[in-house]
Amino acid sequence: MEKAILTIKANYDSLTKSEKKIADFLVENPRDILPLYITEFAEVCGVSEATIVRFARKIGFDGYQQIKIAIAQEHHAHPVNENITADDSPYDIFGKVCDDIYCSLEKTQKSIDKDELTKCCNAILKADDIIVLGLGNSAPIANDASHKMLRLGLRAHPYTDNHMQAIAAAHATEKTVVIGISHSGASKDILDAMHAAKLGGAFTVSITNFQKSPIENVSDAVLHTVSDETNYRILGLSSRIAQLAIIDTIYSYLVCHMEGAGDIIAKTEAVLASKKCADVKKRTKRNT
Amino acid sequence: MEKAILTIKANYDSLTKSEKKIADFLVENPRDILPLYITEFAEVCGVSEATIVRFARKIGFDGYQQIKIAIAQEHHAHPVNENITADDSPYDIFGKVCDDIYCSLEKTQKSIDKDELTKCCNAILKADDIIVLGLGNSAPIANDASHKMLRLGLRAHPYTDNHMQAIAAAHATEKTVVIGISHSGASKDILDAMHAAKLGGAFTVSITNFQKSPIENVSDAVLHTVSDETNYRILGLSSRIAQLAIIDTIYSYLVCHMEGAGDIIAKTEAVLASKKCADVKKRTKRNT
DNA sequence: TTGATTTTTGAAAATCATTTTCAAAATTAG
DNA sequence: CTAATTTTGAAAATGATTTTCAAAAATCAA
Repeated sequence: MEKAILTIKANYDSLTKSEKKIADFLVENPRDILPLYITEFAEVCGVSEATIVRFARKIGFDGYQQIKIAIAQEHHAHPVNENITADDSPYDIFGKVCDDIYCSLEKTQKSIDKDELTKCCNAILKADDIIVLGLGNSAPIANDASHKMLRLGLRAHPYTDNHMQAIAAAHATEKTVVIGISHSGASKDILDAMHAAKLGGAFTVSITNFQKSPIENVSDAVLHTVSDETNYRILGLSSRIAQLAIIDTIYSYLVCHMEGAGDIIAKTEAVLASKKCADVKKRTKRNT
Repeated sequence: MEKAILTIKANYDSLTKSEKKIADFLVENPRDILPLYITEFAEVCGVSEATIVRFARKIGFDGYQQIKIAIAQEHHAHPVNENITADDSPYDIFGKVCDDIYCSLEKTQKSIDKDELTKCCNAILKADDIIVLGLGNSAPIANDASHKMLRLGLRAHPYTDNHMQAIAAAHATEKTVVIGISHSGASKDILDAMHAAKLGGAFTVSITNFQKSPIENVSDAVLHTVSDETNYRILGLSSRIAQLAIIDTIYSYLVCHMEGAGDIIAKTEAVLASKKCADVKKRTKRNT
């Protein structure tokens, strides 16, 4: 993703002054090149056409057309906020739901803090036990997260009941990582539990959709999702997907960095095989 | 999404014979136009350049370049199967996870059966009660689905315990819709429960990732997700997102077609407001 | 600093892609 | 079957892109 723009950034230092003008423009407003002819684009950048062609070649494209096509492919405009109406067929709705998800993931990718993410992954990797908290809409996310970690043999537990959350948090130690999932970042019970866990010395991580929400005060690392749901779609449909993408990221990181992850996964798969129909066991080792 | 190609399909009948040649080519292999000059494209389609320009205008573009840019934006190539390695930073992994999700959603959108989806939405809309079944990896999805429906005031219940599933299914009636979620489509307990529910006369829906899996034999409607996870990523990371997209589609459809959905949602929001921190209640009515 | 060398740059020319024109071919209507 | 209309592509015209080349700028050596 973003191959052309990434290449431009990667080779930025080897560019000449005029070429940097072009690079700056493209990195800032990649989409603006799309409707322009080379002549117009040259004028906008304040360089000659020849320089643009040389620039395109340097970045690895055949010419102006090719770089434009590449940028068009990377910076496809996903229709934003196309509201779902009663006239839409279920299939139409599916398309719009997907568009919302694309939108949300792209924005989350742009805004997520790389260092917080890294901090978080490493804390989990080193933790003795992991507590995942979520209520209501976020409860399934908490379950999903801990389920994945459990499959890797980690001591991960979901708590989706505010009493249990309080109890679990009260017994957290310095070796505990607590992951609090809250779309609004303001669920009282989650905040209380996170606070209690911090008192016990735990490392606390929050996954939330709102900047400067109360949960940040009790979090050692904050992972922000971004989504702009409108109207009745207040349920955080697409922000929830972004939360899952974060969970998957952590899971994948763990798989890559845990010793013997392959064997552990195989073990999990093996015990689950007996839960499936006989004729399918052979066909696939995939589960549930 | 897919605006250009959609417009082509919509106006197909008003196209001339030569123009249809172009339309056919584009609908079949939209991406193939990208590296071609109008001359080459004309040859590939077996028409003259003039016809192509006329075609572009007819569809609503200024010319060949513009239609090409539009198609490039729609048919962006998301990198497929870029494997995650130990060298990737968590941020890199996030990008790859997102790519997998894009891929999976696009493929699911292409392959999902519109009629099954519609059948399914309408059955749920008319149901007296809805039972959602999932185990392991699919349990959180089942919880999420029933949670959403519950917020709309529907009698929806998740069962993620094989005994409870059996009991719930045994009491299903003609007015019951049972939604079985299984990545492999082969979970024994889910199959048993679906079968029992069918005997009771229930309408059964399955959400699964595999074609021709056993669950289809006990399903009145089958909704297929598509994903190609590789290596250790066998856990159905991205197929699960596609499952959620289906859930969101059903939810959105229900919101649009249920009487008084707005009021019902408001009621749900109202009761949840007290679960949040005081200072946030004003800022946002969003929850959890 | 100065002059020599190399690199960078844009104006203009050359090339090539796109668009327009127009007459022939095909289709449709009468 | 003929006339009117539509569709089509070859060729011309246009104009976008690329190349060339000499001037300008930057770098280097003394």
